[in-house]
Amino acid sequence: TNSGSCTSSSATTKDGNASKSSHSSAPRTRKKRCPYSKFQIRELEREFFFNVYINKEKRLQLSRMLNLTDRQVKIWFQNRRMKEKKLSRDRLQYFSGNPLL
Amino acid sequence: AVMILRSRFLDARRKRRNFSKQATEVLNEYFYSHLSNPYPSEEAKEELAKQCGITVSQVSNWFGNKRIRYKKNIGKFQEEANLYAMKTALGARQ
DNA sequence: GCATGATAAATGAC
DNA sequence: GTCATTTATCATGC
Repeated sequence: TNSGSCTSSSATTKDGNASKSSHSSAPRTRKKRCPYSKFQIRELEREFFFNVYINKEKRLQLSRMLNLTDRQVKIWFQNRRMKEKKLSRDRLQYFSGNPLL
Repeated sequence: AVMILRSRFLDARRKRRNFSKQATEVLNEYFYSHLSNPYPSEEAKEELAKQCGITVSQVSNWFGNKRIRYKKNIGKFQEEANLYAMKTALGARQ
């Protein structure tokens, strides 16, 4: 349902030049948050189901398939693990003070 | 039975309900009395959550939203800021 | 129609 | 790696 804006290339303009020299500035514009497509989410979730921790090889493979950067996949898994932890906490709290009506 | 509870849990997470007037009052009092550093500690969050009858996560969400929205439009919150500044000033006088 | 709470990308401290 | 956070986006209330 989502396509066109964030998919494909995009990603950073930090490549190329740089490293050093060109002094100062470099206010490094924070990358704009772009929601992932349903397809991307499905594939990420599928892999997450098998391994909560993804290894480097699968990460590179996934990133190519989904047209995301290696870093984006890594970050996604980090955030996903945090989400899982929060879900566990919320579940516990929700069903705790609950006499299972 | 389990399925019902599970779906009810999922619904409860997605449905949004506004906090009570008193809860918002408490949160705003803390926010505007710590405007220079509106980052409550974990202990402070727990205390606020207790007072407001909400979870610690909800307190974190509220402060996250409040900080960014205040920063983005200070003018819009000026009246509110004055109100709570006045309130805490009066409270400290007694 | 915006206000508001929750969630999803992205960053940075540690 | 975790984890609090920033920021934009989503979903709902009214």
